[in-house]
Amino acid sequence: MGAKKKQGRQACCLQTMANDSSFLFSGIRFDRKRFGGDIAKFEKKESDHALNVSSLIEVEEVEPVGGKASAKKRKRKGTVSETVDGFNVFKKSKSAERPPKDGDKSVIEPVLKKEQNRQLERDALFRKKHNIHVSGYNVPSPLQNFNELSSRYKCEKYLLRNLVELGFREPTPIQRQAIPVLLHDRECFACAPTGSGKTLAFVCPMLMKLKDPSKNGVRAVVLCPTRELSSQTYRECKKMAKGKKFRIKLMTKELSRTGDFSKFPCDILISTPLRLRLAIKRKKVDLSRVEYLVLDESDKLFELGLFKQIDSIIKACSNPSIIRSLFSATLPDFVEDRARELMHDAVRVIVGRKNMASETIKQKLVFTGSEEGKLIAIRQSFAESWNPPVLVFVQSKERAKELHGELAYDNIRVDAIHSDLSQKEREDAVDNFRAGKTWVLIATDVVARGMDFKGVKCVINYDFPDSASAYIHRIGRSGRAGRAGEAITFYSEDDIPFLRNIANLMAASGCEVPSWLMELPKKKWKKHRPKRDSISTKPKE
DNA sequence: AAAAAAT
Repeated sequence: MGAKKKQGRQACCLQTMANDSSFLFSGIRFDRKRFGGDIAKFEKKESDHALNVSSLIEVEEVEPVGGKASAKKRKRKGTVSETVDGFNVFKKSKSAERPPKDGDKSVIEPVLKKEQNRQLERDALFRKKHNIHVSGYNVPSPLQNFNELSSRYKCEKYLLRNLVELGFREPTPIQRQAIPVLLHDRECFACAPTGSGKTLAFVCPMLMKLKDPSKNGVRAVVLCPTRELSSQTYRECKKMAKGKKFRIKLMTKELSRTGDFSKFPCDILISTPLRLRLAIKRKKVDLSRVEYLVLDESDKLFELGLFKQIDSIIKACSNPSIIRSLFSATLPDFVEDRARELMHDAVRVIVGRKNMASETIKQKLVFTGSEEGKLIAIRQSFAESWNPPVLVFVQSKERAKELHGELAYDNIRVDAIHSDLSQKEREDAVDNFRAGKTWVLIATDVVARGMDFKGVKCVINYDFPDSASAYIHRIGRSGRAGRAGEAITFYSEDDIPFLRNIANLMAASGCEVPSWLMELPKKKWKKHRPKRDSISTKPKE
């Protein structure tokens, strides 16, 4: 009995590994005699899904390396850490722990088997071509094009029409893989660079899954870390749903206070965590029928402080068949750990490498000596290459106000955004920046994530970012959708200890980094960032 | 450590 259990688990591991493209070609020995029963059972189950091809069978076919060698190989190969991580995901996953039982002795048709193998091989090559890394058991084939949405998944006309009208021609890598995963009702955590189309990757399957508007209460929830981002996601969502009468609602202050969702039918609800939690507490919204939950910028949402709120929302979504998904450009290990506790049978989709800056951004470092030097440097930078609209990030609200005051005298249209402003002022700041009325927007990290300011060509980190992920997200406001972007990061004496972290990111995303930088000692981000001198040059009274 | 997230 015990032996049988062990066999099963082993089969399961192999399967997980075989799903990763790197494993398909590195080869794993699979003892068909021992696990034959398992395979047969899997194959039978999978034949119900026309598009899901069992990977177990594949394993036997590609078999040049000895069984023990495969473990060693795993340690050596570059892509491996991901695979090993991915494997761990399923070690904890309950359904993956439940391997098929012995006993089914049915024989598989050799022809079918061959075809399945070919499909798997095609998928692996295709993923490799688009730099998509997956782990998880039985990952659905990636999309070749958007037309497959209708040929494979019977997507309705309105959605295809909207895709064309909005200018989506070719799916991006994250869309190619995450959309089929979600359409197969699989939970998913996805990591892809900034500006690579993550929003569409979860909105599109969401609309397809919901099919039609209904009066069954809230059926889909999207959570975002800031109001600006939720309102942006709301707009994208409405654009994609054009032609269908879905009731899509943005959780505004008003709605969270007085809105009674049992009275307004609502299919899709987009909110920040606290507002939604407030509505739940006041029993204004019932999430027990939610079929689809998206945590956008999930690593931010999983940060301490926000996590507690998320947790209560996740619990309120009590529908057992709910499909949850996590999206972000950065996916630290602690988020994956928490995600594992949360999700079952999830597929992990990574485009490029985890926690990487977008490769379309030209990144520069500028030494400014002291705080005062920064003000000179930013003016100089404007004089040298005036490339508006420019987004300037500072460390705190106070500093945003100060810098705003300084630059306001310079005859440039400058504005600031931070959380001390009223909702209206924040909205106006974003709208004016988008409309080109504001040339330079000074911001705290409130708009560092997810915001899509299409025209932004240049991001200036006036204050050094607080973390690698803050850097990645900030500079990711430029260079979106494959366009070129520029990022300039100022650093003063005080920032030098943390410079190496940024240098590494720059080098990893293909930017030239002076060699002395790479020789700096490695140092972890400090909790206590240096206290910065005031920006203001005006004499103090 | 700051920012954001409710009123």
